[in-house]
Amino acid sequence: MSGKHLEIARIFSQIADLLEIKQESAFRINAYRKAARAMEALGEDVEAVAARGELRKIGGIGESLAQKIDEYLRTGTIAYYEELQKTLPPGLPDLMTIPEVGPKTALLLYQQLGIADVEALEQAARAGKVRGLPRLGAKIEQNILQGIERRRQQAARQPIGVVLPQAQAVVDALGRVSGVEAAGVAGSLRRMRDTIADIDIVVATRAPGAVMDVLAGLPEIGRVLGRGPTLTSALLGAAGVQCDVRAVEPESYGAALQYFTGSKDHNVQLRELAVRRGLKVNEYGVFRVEDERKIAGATEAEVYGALELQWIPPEIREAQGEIDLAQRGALPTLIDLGDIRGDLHMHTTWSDGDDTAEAMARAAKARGYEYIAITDHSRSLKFAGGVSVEDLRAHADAVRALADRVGIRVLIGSEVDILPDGSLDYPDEVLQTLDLVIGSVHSRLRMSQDEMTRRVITAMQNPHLDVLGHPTGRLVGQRPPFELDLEAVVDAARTTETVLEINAYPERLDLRDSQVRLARDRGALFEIGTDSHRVDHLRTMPYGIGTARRGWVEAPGVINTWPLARLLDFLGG
DNA sequence: CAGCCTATGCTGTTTAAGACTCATCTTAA
Repeated sequence: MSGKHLEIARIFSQIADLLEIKQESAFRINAYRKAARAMEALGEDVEAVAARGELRKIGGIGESLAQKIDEYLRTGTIAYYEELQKTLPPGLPDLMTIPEVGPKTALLLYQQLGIADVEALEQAARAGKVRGLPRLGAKIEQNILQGIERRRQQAARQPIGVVLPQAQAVVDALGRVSGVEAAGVAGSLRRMRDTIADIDIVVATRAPGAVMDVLAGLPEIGRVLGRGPTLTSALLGAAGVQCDVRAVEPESYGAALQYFTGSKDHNVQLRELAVRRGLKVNEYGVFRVEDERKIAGATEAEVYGALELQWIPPEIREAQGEIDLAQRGALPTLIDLGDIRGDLHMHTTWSDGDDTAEAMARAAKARGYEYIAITDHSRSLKFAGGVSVEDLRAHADAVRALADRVGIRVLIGSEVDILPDGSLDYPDEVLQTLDLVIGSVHSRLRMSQDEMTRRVITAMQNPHLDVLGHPTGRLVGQRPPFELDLEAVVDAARTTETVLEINAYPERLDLRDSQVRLARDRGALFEIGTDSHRVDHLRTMPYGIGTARRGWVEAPGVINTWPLARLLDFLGG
């Protein structure tokens, strides 16, 4: 696929933001947002669809937007967007990524102070000029500056959900290049960290020069920063993530993969161990010090084996005790994607999802799942189409019917709001009719730690609550976790038999790796759910698995690896 | 702007509270 659908998605999204600042019709704005999502989710090449004249068959694309897509594919620009940029500076939508700044404030800042980008906003805020504007005082000015600072600190790292598909595309493309014997992702991406600073790719080949030549011309590769005989650095994708591709001899592939996967601390410990054994490890192999003879290097298993270690899964190569355990052959058997029998967190058109419950069920069945749970939002979450008690009852019947049609067990669930006082958003007599209740905090995020901890634990004490959903509320790179005494929550999870979620959706990954480890060490049970809002979000499960593995979680500790009967017994008990 | 179903133009997702400033915008998926 050419990637043009993503460029179009970005433009439509920009248009929507600009129209919002201009206070155009909300429906028009929404039409552009919806079209942007449709472009992102497009399963095939937009140019192919356009060539068949079938753009308007895409949901949310009508006459006007089809024409604009066509125009973009023909000319590389959209005149309407160009015109719009003449009436408002194109940097304004970016202002709205700063907390406290929405469409109204962005317009105000522009009209009153001529502010058109984040840098100008920062200068004005530092100079105390923002607080003079109507409705804006010293406090908001302070919040804006803090928001900008936070953004700056995180700008260097991108969410794994953005980076991994790009890296995989490069690896796949390299795999098709002649002369390439193997190619793989290394670095923090392979260790499945939640954010990624740069991409490391290792290629095994006997013709590095030729491979580097082909590489530079691949469509997946953006601007090339530099290249030598065995190393090419380039920028990838809209975010411009740096990608280093290294070519090595096949005899050194395992050693190179090991070296570039890291982590640095892990590698340091590994080398210290090697030295104690009269060995030396580098990116080319494992060598005996006495005669410089190479004893391993082609595969990672060989490298670890030469050091008399079990092969260590990349996700736990963080110098957290894994090398000791590998020496004793006592590494945990980490959970694997194949252990997952079902996805227990997803939304449908009944609340804020894009696809019907039946479509989700069919897609889940196609993934080989034995069961799923439909968990739409509860009634208070109005802006996400929260489900009324009446509708929830109707959905239960619909779920039973569709489960029969599709041939997969579908649990009737809900993602119920945990209200500020810790009560749940449906009365107990409604909750008890559900197979699965996930409780989540979606409002009043800025409570003190004491208040929030009390709120969450109160909710967990409700016997109907099965799972605590995205426990800390963080959004990767966008919003910090809310204040929460996690140790107290984990202990409460044990006493109340509440399962903790590892939310797999890559913008969340919540609990995060270190918190998973803490909870796991204290004996908590987990559920790994994608929080899907569309059929194609179901594929984000590997990010949750990666996070669980980083937290040393084994399959028995995750309820959605259990056979259905055991799961139902647990939920019912 | 799409979709509707059909000809021409109208409807359509939706709330509530918190924060900060003093009437309104932002924030929660």
